[in-house]
Amino acid sequence: MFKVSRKSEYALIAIQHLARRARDGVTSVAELAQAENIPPDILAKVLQGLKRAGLLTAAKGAGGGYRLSRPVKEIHFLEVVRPFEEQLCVVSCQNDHGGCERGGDCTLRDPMTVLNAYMLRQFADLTMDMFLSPHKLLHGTHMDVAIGETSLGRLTSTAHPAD
Amino acid sequence: MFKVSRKSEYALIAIQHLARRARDGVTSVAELAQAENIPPDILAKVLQGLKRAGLLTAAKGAGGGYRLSRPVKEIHFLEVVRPFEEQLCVVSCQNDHGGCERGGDCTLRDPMTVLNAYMLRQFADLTMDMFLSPHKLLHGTHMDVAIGETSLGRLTSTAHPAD
DNA sequence: TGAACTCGGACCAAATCGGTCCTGTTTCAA
DNA sequence: TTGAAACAGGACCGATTTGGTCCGAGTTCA
Ligand code: SF4
Ligand code: SF4
Repeated sequence: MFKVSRKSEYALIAIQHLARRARDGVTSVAELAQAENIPPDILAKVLQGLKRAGLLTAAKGAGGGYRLSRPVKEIHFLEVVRPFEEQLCVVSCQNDHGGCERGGDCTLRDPMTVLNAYMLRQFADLTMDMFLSPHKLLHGTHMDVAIGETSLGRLTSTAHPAD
Repeated sequence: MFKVSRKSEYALIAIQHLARRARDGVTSVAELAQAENIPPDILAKVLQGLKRAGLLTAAKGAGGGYRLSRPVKEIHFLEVVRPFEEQLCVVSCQNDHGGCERGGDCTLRDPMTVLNAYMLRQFADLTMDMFLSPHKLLHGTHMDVAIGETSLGRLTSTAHPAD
């Protein structure tokens, strides 16, 4: 239920790649596609999308290519993914355009609204530098405790690292 | 990217409905379909799936129908949804069967594994009684702090409520 | 017996998705 | 000046998934 689209994966990989090569130059689509083993045509679309989102800067002409327009630490996960995920919501009715035919009498709507807000908040804090080293992803956020413990309820009493 | 399927929504609604009518009797598909305005045929499939998952008990024959086989507080969100979501993972490679062609050299795999584990943990604690009153969903779990604060990073230093 | 149920496979149309192709347009460099 | 290199983006296509329908078979109670 929460699988990201293939384009989103390509986008994340591309950001990773460009972040690692923090050289002053730019990287072309063909170059990046070959290095990461991604179909060039579709990667072109993905990079276009990222550029439109303001994450990349394009240099046309010979010797051109793409470049991160921001330090990787300031690029958020949701920004990278959003251009390729038409709806970032748990249920259709959360989306702006239209929604669902069953309007107010849906008993699922309110709980789902809460869930939706919760999930977006979880992802809002993720920055792409965490994806360069899973270590950061684990310990740079609250995820360490979330994964390590059986329940977040214990988090409140985690202050003491007794045995 | 994390929208649940329509069948899952029907399943959640059905559980809600059956939980509210905690009468000793059973509810037939037709009855439930009409009450909740769901296509009867597809609702039948959904209830079958829930029964196979052990959440419902079926009574065949005239006057038959479905009944919750457990108190609603002991039914978890993931249990309800799982029969209708083929993959509960962020990326294909997390799934058991097959996965992705790009094996170990994918720089996205490790971070995604962490994300996946994190998300599953978040949902693991949700029980269906929370869906009956959004109030519970907000305050019965850690979601209150998650939604209320600007970042969960503050959670670790929340022990002292000093301004 | 027969009506009211559950059970479950077969089937279908629409939407989505991943991917390809093909035609501009811009820019730099020989 | 010329042309190759690169981005820009629309059109298209096949495979998969999804939501939904239909129908026949078993089961139980009145
Ligand atoms: S109104 Fe109810 S059925 Fe419709 S999309 Fe929202 S939660 Fe789902
Ligand atoms: S291996 Fe990489 S590209 Fe393949 S599904 Fe996993 S994260 Fe995505």
